[in-house]
Amino acid sequence: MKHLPHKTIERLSQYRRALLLCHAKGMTHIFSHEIAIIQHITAVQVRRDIMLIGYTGTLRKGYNVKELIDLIGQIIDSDEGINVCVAGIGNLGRAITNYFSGKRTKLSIVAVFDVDTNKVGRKFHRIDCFHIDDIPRIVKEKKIEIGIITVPGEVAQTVADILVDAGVRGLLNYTPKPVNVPKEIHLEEYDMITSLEKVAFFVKTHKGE
Amino acid sequence: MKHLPHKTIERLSQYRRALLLCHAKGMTHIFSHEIAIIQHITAVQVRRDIMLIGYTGTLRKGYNVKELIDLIGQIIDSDEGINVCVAGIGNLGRAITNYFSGKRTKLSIVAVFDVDTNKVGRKFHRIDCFHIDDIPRIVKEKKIEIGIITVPGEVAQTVADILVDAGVRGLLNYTPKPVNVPKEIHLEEYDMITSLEKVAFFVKTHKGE
DNA sequence: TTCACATTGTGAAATAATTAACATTTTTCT
DNA sequence: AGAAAAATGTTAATTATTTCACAATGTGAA
Repeated sequence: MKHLPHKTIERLSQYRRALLLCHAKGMTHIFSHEIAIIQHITAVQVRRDIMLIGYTGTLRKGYNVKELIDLIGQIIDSDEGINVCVAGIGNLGRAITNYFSGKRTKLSIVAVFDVDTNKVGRKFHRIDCFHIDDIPRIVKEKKIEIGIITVPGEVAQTVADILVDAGVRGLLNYTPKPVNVPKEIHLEEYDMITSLEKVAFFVKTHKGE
Repeated sequence: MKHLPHKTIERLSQYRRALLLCHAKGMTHIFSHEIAIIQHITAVQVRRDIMLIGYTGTLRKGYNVKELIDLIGQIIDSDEGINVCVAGIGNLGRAITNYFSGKRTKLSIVAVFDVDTNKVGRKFHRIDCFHIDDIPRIVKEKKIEIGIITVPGEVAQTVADILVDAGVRGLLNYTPKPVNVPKEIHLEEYDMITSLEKVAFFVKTHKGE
């Protein structure tokens, strides 16, 4: 397989979640337009994404739900699984840890970090909380490959640097402050304030239509 | 002004935040490449975005920080300000409420909603918490135009429907479940699980390079 | 069997976003 | 004064993404 577009990767992740629900309900097959409605996108886009990963549905019956789930898994999951850590266990860090606790088998949050001595040593959703200073040691010990940054914005860069030095290869930054990392580190920035300002802009813009 | 690209709107929001910090530090002017480094994008892109909103910098001195902040405000803010509510005051809802409490003048979170009777009646970051059933009344009373959905995924659609019926015109959905809304409602979906799976994919893909 | 239909798969066209290239302008240096 | 340097502003080219349009094909009804 050549290069899958970023947008396709995102949608595949979403298709899989939708398909897992369908599978749980006992559906064996699904049409492109059914997936499209769930994701509120077009059926063509669904078909094209599925085409890109080389899967082929059955005419008149659509796609085999189970097969498609498995294939998406082969594409986006690692065989061995990936260990993840969360730096900053405030509300946001807890929300994310909570989302993942127990669920995904291929992506596991195996450590959380904070500076607050009331938190260090405790468990959050069954995951041990260590001090930020222990990042280098724990990342190596637990073979952590991805770091999620949920600390206050002011220290986002500092924590990002520590994580990169410790050896993670991907970072997800949920703070409003962009961070700089070496280009070989995959970085996703995920800024909630921007998303709200964007909605506000379009709400304003469409006023009176 | 014709149509600003979605991506430009997002970046303008981010430029403004960066510029506010620069302004606080006493900088009066800034070059496109300085903004670019902060946001880790290219200087051309910064200049193009600024061109699109019709602002013009001074050659050799760059852009006037204060003027640019104000102009971006004129573009993306509403004159009167916009009232926002948060539905679901778990960890994620609290994280978002916390981000906004006090900060932005044009966007104010004026109510939060939950079903938990231990939460209803309390305040979160100085904002009253009401029962989900009160959404129709409170949205009208407080002239709320945007709803942020941070309830569990299973009830995301239900809550979205209530908010839309109550009269909000924009929705921000932070649950992993896509929701359907009438096309006149501006919807942004913001899926954390997808973002993590995307990082994992690229980490896997670039293994051994 | 034959027809109508629903559905997939995909090349080609259209649209959106980014990047390159460069003319222009102001400042500074000599 | 003239040349060099450092920026901006903008057109054009490129790349990425989405949508259109339609051929192909299996299914069920007549």
